Amino acid sequence: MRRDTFQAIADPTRREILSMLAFKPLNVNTVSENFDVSRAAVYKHIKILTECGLVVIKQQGRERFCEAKLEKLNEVSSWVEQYKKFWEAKLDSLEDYLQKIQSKNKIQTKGKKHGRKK
Amino acid sequence: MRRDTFQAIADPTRREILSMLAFKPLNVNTVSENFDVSRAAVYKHIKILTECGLVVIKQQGRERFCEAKLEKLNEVSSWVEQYKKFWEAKLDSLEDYLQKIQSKNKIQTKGKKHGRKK
DNA sequence: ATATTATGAAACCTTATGGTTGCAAATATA
DNA sequence: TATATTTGCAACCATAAGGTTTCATAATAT
Repeated sequence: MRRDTFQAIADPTRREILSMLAFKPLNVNTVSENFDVSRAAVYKHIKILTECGLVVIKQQGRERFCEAKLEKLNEVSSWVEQYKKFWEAKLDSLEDYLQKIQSKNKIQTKGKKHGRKK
Repeated sequence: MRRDTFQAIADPTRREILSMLAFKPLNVNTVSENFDVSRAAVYKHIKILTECGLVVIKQQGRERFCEAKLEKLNEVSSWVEQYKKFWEAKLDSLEDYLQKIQSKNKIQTKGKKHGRKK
């Protein structure tokens, strides 16, 4: 199954888990106590978070402490950042930008099914 | 069903659609021609994107042009930004930050199932 | 030694997701 | 007018996702 940062943070429960762990590492039970769903459900979320590197688990006796690796969010951050100019720039300068960028636009605009020339 | 920006960008095809539309509005067929899946599948993705405001559709004759509303990504941006200090700050200043933040930490740490006092 | 706690994982269920094909309607073109 | 194109949507399908209960195991506490 697909398992990447974007998908991991798509679930609101997982985002909450991350925000909880941002403050300090917590063991699995403590995390689950802060949610209405079962421990098993929370455990599954934590597992997904570990599978894509957003959480690392460290055993300590019978407990396992979950630690957030928020630097993994960098992937999301840089993806979003590239579009920030589209909503932060003034409209006129944005238009300039768009005109420049369109000259190197590589998107195929016609022809997949009917091979028509534009 | 849940329909929010985080979920919308969780799918790689939808992220590609957005990056395509960032350059200029395209009609539904043109977008779908750039993917291997069927037009109907791409249409569904576009529909999801419109449902959460990341894309707006403007009719023009029989064609419908899809326009990216990238400012909607602001929601994702600000969520990620709040954690940026965790991977950008130097470690020692981060520790200072963590100590400050822990004093106002409201996370319940015990007691959901057994009501034990810490 | 026995009971309790913390955890991982299996089995199962329901719904969401992402895909397909096919058809109908509206617009554009020969 | 007859044909092409562009689109939306329905019906259907397989699998993923998110949840549950239950059980086994290892570590700790009594």
